[in-house]
Amino acid sequence: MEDKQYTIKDIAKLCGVSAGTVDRVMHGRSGVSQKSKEKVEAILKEIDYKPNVFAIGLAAKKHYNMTCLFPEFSENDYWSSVYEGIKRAKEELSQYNISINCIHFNYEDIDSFTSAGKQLIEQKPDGAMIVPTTLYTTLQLAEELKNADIPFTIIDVAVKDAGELTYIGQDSFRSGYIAAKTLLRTSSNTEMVMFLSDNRNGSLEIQMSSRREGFMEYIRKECSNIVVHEVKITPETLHEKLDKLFAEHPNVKLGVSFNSRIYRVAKYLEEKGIAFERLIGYDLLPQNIEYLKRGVVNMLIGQRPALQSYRAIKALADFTVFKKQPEKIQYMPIDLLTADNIEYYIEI
Amino acid sequence: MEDKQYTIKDIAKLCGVSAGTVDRVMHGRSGVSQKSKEKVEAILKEIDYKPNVFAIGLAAKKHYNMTCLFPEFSENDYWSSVYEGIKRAKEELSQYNISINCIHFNYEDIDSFTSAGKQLIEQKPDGAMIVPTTLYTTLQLAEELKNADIPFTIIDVAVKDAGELTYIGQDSFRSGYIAAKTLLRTSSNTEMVMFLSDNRNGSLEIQMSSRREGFMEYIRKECSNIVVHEVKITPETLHEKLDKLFAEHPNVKLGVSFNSRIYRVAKYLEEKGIAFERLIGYDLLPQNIEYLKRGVVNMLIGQRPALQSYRAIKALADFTVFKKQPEKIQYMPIDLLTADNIEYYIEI
DNA sequence: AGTACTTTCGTGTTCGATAACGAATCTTTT
DNA sequence: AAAAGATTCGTTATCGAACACGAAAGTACT
Repeated sequence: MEDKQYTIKDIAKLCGVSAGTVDRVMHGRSGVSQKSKEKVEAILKEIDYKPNVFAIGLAAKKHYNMTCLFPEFSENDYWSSVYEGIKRAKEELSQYNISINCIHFNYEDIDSFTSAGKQLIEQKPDGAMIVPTTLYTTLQLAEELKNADIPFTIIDVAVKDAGELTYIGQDSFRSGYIAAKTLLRTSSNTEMVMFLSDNRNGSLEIQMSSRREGFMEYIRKECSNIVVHEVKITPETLHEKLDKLFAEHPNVKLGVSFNSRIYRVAKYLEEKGIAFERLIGYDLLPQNIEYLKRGVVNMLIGQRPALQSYRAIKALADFTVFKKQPEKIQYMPIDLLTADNIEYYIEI
Repeated sequence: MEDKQYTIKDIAKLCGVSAGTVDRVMHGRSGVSQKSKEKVEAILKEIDYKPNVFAIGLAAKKHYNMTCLFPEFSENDYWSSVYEGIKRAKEELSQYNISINCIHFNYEDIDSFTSAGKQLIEQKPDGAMIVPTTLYTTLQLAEELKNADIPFTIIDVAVKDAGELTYIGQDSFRSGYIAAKTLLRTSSNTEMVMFLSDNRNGSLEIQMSSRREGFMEYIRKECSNIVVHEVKITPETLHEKLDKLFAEHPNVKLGVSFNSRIYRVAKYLEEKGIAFERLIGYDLLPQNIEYLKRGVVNMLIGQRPALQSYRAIKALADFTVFKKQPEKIQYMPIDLLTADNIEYYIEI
């Protein structure tokens, strides 16, 4: 039961060597004979040795530094929530000699991501949290991080095999599937519209497309007869494109957006007096919540951005400071918010 | 900016005394002259001294022990979720020389709570997590804990002014209000039924009654014309009481239960072929979820039992080991689960 | 002034992991 | 076989807080 807390000296005694040698073995440092090494490793495997974190922390007079790479933000947008989580982690970790700083990039401009990435590498932090953009540039940065031996966590958008310490975010495919289910399950409509963002450089593509794939999967499986109109919009082209859409298809009453800017569509619909049967979007921006409460938007899918960044930094700290291996993937819940429960929603 | 991490020696130097004296002042130990004390206190106030947690942890060779007092449980009931949270905290905190053990009591039997409380006090733990029963007995135990100088957190049910370190749980009144809103808002029915538990000793009363108060508050404000039938049931009397209810009021189509055993009512309704317009209950027991998916229950209100106990123990550890003052109240979100989103719900 | 006693406070050791230092042992070279 | 060099590994100081120990300073009383 009471598995004794072994110290390094206990182990040394068990092995018939000194504490220094045990330490060398544990850290893979050189200067240990094969024989000693094997003996120590055998004992280490046998007992479940958990080093005293306090002693480690005290001995390592080191000051750790984590850097967060994520899009520049303004008040109340999605990325400001991410920043909230960072602030919380910062406060909590300052006592462990961990400081956190941020580098921002412009989500619309891949070059800014690349140069922000360079800046990140130059800082040589002890850990990094990054929000991906396109697959290629993200993998490129990931490669550089690995070369520089900087552990990193990815949040928000899953990137396959980037060598990250952990991914923290939603299962985008699944959330798209749920969006479709909620939108289409009990509706008799035969057409719907997908509001897509019209990015020149396609930087958001990974996440948006896997949400869309999940969405289409449901359609393929459950209601393959539905007609999907895709409209690519930017803030500038929104009016024109939607005017055209409703001129051509006046009966569309179902809509979904895979980005966080459903409020722009909602604004248009409200202004034009167009009532949708159902309209679903992502993320709990205050503007989105406003339209949800007013009934223009029917459902918002939340993905806990603040929790994501908080967890990401905690995972980095666990790994670098406390030598714990975090879970490879930490999926966030897929929160479904409606006018009913939005008031009582708390992101923890 | 870079506010230097002061050590006790830095402070000693600043004050012109030794580290020992500074330590004595900080811990309020005796043996310090008024003059020295004032000087040290002045400096301490001036700089924002945060002692090194690692050094504290290392120096304190103490082994901490927390005790959790909560109802005995069987597989898949509400309290088993509470236990899950405890297990998680246990794992996480074992490295800090914190061990956790549990004492259970029978929720139906107040005497067992009292004797479990005595046992708890005898153990003299460094912290305790308790689930209240009746107001009187809970306050009694709280008093004893205070006398024994054992910090404690209360979960699940708020108890006013018990002297707890922190309360972690839902705002029951509010959740009752939401239940009413969801049940009654868009319904044209004029009568409904409240399924109440028929406890001899009334041990659950605090929570259930504040949920009910919140529920009635909504009725008073928004639909005072509705007729509420109250039925007090136990597993034994359920059939008889409900038979009687539906004989007298065949048109009841709305129902709410404030405890976690809505599945018993659902089972009855399904067997009798009675279809409710809406049926709302509490807690995500597997049985409840089953009836939610089948459409017999329309909504379940989740209160994150595992997160509650996890947080409660973490708060105790923060306080006793890391000398941090936790928030006095930590409200849990009021999760609203329906057939739509139950599948994607994750309790974090 | 000297003894007895209390108050005040500095010093030294402890906690466990870490890594620099240098001693001891083993290997290679001339 | 001796010297030089390389490998292996034990010893020790360090990190910052805590607290016991006992030294120094202060007070009281004969």
